[in-house]
Amino acid sequence: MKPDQRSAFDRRSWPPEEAEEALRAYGCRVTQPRIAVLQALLELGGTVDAATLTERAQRLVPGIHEATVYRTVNTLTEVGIASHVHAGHGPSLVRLGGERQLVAVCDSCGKIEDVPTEPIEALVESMETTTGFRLQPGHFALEGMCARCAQQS
Amino acid sequence: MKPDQRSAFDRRSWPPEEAEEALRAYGCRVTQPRIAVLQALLELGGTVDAATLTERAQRLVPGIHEATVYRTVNTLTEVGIASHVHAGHGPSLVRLGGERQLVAVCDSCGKIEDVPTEPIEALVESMETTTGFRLQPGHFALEGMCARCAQQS
DNA sequence: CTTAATGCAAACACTTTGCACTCCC
DNA sequence: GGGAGTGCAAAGTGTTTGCATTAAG
Repeated sequence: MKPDQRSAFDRRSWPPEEAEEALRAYGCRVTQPRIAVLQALLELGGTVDAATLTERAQRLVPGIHEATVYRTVNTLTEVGIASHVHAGHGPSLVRLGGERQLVAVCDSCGKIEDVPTEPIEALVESMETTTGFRLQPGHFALEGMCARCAQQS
Repeated sequence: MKPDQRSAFDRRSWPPEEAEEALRAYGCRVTQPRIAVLQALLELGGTVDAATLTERAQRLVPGIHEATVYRTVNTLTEVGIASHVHAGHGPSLVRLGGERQLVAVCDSCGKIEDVPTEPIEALVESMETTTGFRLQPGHFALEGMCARCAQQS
């Protein structure tokens, strides 16, 4: 699988037809399991872990195997249809669209939230100028306590 | 093991005697393996993964087992002598001192850098006021490309 | 001498991989 | 029909746990 051209990486909406087109343009085959994973991602509509995604995809294509979901997610990521986020301890997360989105995971209850990206821009710039480190903000999850859990403590 | 009182959580320097004192104050025994892990952390002097730490500790106490290192790290964290950081894909990291320190991991070469904490404060406040999410900045690693790798690409 | 802490091995959670079979193009 | 993609099982990481034994206090 070789890169073809950068797909519109920051789209959140990937109508199945366009996603399939993107796969083909990348030289990939459009298979039942891949369609199922795409559809599952659309239905779930957010940032999810592999287990959740597998469960959902299996409703659509019963036989689909966990390993296939992992492989599919990697493929979709390469093609630029999806991206994955490393969340602290737990499993990593997947979502439709690119890496511009920011995710926050609650250490206490595990809740996954999409959060606005603007506030981190200053940090990105600051780190780039002071240390030369080029932060990829969408590639890792922010951790802490969600509003609800923070209130309880 | 019950909390006694909050140890000076943000110290980086933990002379062995003081660390042992802190352990005792917490109701923990001061054992050879624990001394070895503490000493190894001191010698390594930064933010390290369990494998590195184990290897180093084994030089001091040859028989020391990996599982013991994990348990010791957890104990030291509870006591407030050490803290751990979740780094994206790889293993989690440990260091002497508290969670106020920020760590950046290069996705490309794996380099672990301590970075200044001030720039993230604005993000913490911004997230707290806009979404209620209380970020714990020292608890996860920032990811991206280190200066060297960023230059090469 | 009491019981926390260790060593060991086994289990654990998450992810990847080798291989034979399938089914997309 | 040829090869990318799949299912399956097995291995690979990183970390935790149960249990008999050791050693700190």
